[in-house]
Amino acid sequence: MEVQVQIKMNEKLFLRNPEETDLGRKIIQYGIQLIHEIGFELFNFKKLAERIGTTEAGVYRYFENKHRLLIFITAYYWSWLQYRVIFETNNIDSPEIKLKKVISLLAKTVEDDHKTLYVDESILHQIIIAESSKTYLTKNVNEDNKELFFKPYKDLCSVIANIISTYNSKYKYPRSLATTIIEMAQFQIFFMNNLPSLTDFSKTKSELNVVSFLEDLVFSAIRKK
Amino acid sequence: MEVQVQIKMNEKLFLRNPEETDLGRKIIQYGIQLIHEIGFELFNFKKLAERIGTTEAGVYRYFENKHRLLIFITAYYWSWLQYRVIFETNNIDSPEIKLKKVISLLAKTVEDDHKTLYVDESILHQIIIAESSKTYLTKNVNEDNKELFFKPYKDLCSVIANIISTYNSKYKYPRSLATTIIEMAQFQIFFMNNLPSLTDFSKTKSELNVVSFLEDLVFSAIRKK
DNA sequence: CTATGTAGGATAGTTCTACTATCATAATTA
DNA sequence: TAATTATGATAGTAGAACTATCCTACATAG
Repeated sequence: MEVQVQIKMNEKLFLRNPEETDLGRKIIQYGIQLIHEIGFELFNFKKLAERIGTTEAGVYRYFENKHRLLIFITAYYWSWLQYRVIFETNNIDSPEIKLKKVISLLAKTVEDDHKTLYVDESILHQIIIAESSKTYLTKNVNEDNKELFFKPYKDLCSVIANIISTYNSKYKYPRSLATTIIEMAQFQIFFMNNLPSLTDFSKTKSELNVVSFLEDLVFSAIRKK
Repeated sequence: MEVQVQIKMNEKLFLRNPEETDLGRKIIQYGIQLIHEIGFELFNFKKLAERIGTTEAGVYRYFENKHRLLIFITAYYWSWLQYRVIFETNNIDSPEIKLKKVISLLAKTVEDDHKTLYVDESILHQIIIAESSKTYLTKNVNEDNKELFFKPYKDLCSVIANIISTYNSKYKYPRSLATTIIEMAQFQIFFMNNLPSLTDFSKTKSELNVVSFLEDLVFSAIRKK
């Protein structure tokens, strides 16, 4: 059985739906590739157009600017991750096992999910680590937030916070702990690979260490006292 | 008694030492102000020059580009914070009290330190929250790291990690926990003010909540079991 | 079979950003 | 007094970040 997952994206993120046309899908596919290669600062629509074999104006027909494209890509990633979290924790009763699954999904490099056709999730994960906080660390957060651009991230946070509360309903900071897990999964991997002395994983450089650290952190915090 | 604190900065961060001249100090002072006002993305040397009453070329004599200026400013902040941490935890034996001091210093809005003449640390803290991760989330991390641009951050991390290890020498992740405290002090404040549903502090919006959250998180993690 | 709409290629142009270069001058220091 | 340094004044360039216009191929609706 071949299943395809379609993620419904916020329509205000684009001018024309990139998932409906060939060029649109190329913009997503090669956009991810190019941002990964040269980083978001050096990335622009002219370079992307060259890579795809279209024109700059062609890309602008789909996205207002590169910042919107980055938000689109990260929103896609968080939606997809939430789907995986719900899928993988389905039918599991123990909130402990659920939380471990979540941490694992957050911190381990994913393999390309072939259920999604033109998105390579393993590269996407790398982009999320290095670029995703740039989506909201701007003077535009409030307006972008009003447009619900960060809803997928918030929804994922909610899902995780709910598992935390199921584990221990008395724990006072389920949401803040959820964002801590999400953000630290990314930051610890980034630090491990780029500024290793900021972590305790410089020897092995394995994501499994990040998983252990996060599990220890989370379960110490929410253990019933 | 009037004391002045001078922080020795990495010389590779600037072309001409901004702390030695009038114009240089203005670049720092008004640079901080302007980045705070319009955000790092919209900030540029032309606008800064206008604000100061000099020319664009004048600013470029001190800093290669705006990214270097941001690194300078954040390096300054972390150095100053490390100084405060060491000063405020001096003569305290209890690592527990030390850690609480650290968390408090990290998460509470500082008042302007008048020991530093032209730097307004209360504004600086706001910049750190919204802009500091942009210093290392680039394709240049490795080179910038080789130039020791992130040393002040790493040193602060070491100081905190040492306190953690003094509290519990068996705890396996002192450095990662230290970066978690530092980063989460910033992110939780940012989220609280801009994307409040990602935190548990949307009602009160007080930094004291962040302090409580971090204390709970840290001491749960390092408590001897 | 024609009219209409849509996707997208081709080209050009604008304003702003991120610099670099040169020259002149005032103040400082040797 | 000469040399150095700081900085002001001015100009110029390459690239980024768009916007606009025109044209054509193709699908589809009537």
